[in-house]
Amino acid sequence: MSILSNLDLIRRVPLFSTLTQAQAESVADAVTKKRFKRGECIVEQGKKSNMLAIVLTGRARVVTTDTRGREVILATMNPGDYVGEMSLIDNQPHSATVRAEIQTDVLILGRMEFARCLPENTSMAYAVMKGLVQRLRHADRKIESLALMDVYGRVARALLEFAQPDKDGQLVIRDRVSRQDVAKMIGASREMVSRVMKDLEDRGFIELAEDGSTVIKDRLNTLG
Amino acid sequence: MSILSNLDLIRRVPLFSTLTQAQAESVADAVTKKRFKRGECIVEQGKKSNMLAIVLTGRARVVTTDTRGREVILATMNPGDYVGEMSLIDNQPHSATVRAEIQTDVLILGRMEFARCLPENTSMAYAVMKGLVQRLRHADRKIESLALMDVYGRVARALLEFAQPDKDGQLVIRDRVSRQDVAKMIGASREMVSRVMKDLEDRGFIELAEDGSTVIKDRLNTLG
DNA sequence: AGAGCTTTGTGCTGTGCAGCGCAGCCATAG
DNA sequence: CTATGGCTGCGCTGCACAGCACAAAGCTCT
Repeated sequence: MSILSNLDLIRRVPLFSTLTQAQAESVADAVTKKRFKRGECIVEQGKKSNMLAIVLTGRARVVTTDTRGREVILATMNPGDYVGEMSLIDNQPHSATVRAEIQTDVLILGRMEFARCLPENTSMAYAVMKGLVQRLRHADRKIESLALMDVYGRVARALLEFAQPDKDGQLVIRDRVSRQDVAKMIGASREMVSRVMKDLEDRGFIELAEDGSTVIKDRLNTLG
Repeated sequence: MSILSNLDLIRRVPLFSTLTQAQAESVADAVTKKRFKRGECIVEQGKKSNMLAIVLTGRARVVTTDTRGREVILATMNPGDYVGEMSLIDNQPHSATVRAEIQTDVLILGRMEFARCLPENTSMAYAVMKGLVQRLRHADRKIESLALMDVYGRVARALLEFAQPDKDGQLVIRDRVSRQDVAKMIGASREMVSRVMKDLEDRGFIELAEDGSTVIKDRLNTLG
């Protein structure tokens, strides 16, 4: 574990950035830190955990599974992101499972503390709303692509979504993304994603480097 | 138009149910009523309208359109539902178009008034959050079905979603839903929805009455 | 350094589903 | 009553995609 105090940790979380010193200290007392190993569930679909879980380090993925065990990846949570607030807000069971993708440290805030924070601090309530709106926009875009686009278009969109401009202004995907995971994100088969990405490379839309990073050419926008 | 005053109207909107008398009166002064004819846009994708629109009577549909003009129906708004709050919260353009399906009366609340209501009335902020969470859950379910289920399953789910129990405890869809619209909601072709529904009827999963209503048999749950 | 897992490339086959084209069929309007 | 336009039901064709089966690589843990 790190040597940082709870208060230090809280000060690094965007969600809490507008808390007064007194509020932050109060939250710091209420909060616990928990470490999840790769593959462990942070929250489970269908259950209530009555807590807000804020990712400090590592990465987690939000998934739903159907009866036959097939999986959809709804979102990926990175440091600063949080889960569980939906369940806290409407008091319903979690609608998805969140699983640690790699070793992940999480800050846990109980229902009571969360409920106390919201009315006490308007801008935190505002931040929570903004977060929900952002996710909703993202979900709507995803529905649109699933309903209207073919696998080519969806792969292209997914790649553009991961990509970030590097120093040369070029769009690059740093971390290696497995084709298997891309498939689960866009609702396609692993094999098809493989074929499509190979084709995109052949046609010069993307370039795969040896270190695992992917360079996105501007022309890809045509497809996404 | 109706003879009800703005204040009377506001008192009928769930979102405003927790306002004090003084707050409600203040909102009543700020609010305007507007009538949209069938097919007119209440809000337009890509634009900002800086207002909250609350459906009083009629029905509206939330849609996105791709470059080729194909449409997805993201949601249907009934009296009491509202749109535009996402744009007010994160100050971004609307991510979808809302079009009146039939003649629809709407109550309009400006950005300023909305922004003033939220901090003044915690339980209204809470209601807005709950609304967002509900939509997000719905969207996630939709993504799941688009990614994992075939058209059969998606039609079944859509039917179950529309259905409401009648006096005999039987699941029934009162209003006639066009197969065309079902198709746009589940991302399938009109023809396929036709074929699937015919098949569901042949196999006794649903019963179509002459008056346009649809009776859902319990067994349909097996597919959805 | 192996053992063993997870991730990939690729060919092949079967099929779910879209997308014509057309012919009925209500509605609402004039 | 006759148009005009939106909803349907079908049959047919072709293609996009899933899913299997296998052979190769990479990773990770002990």
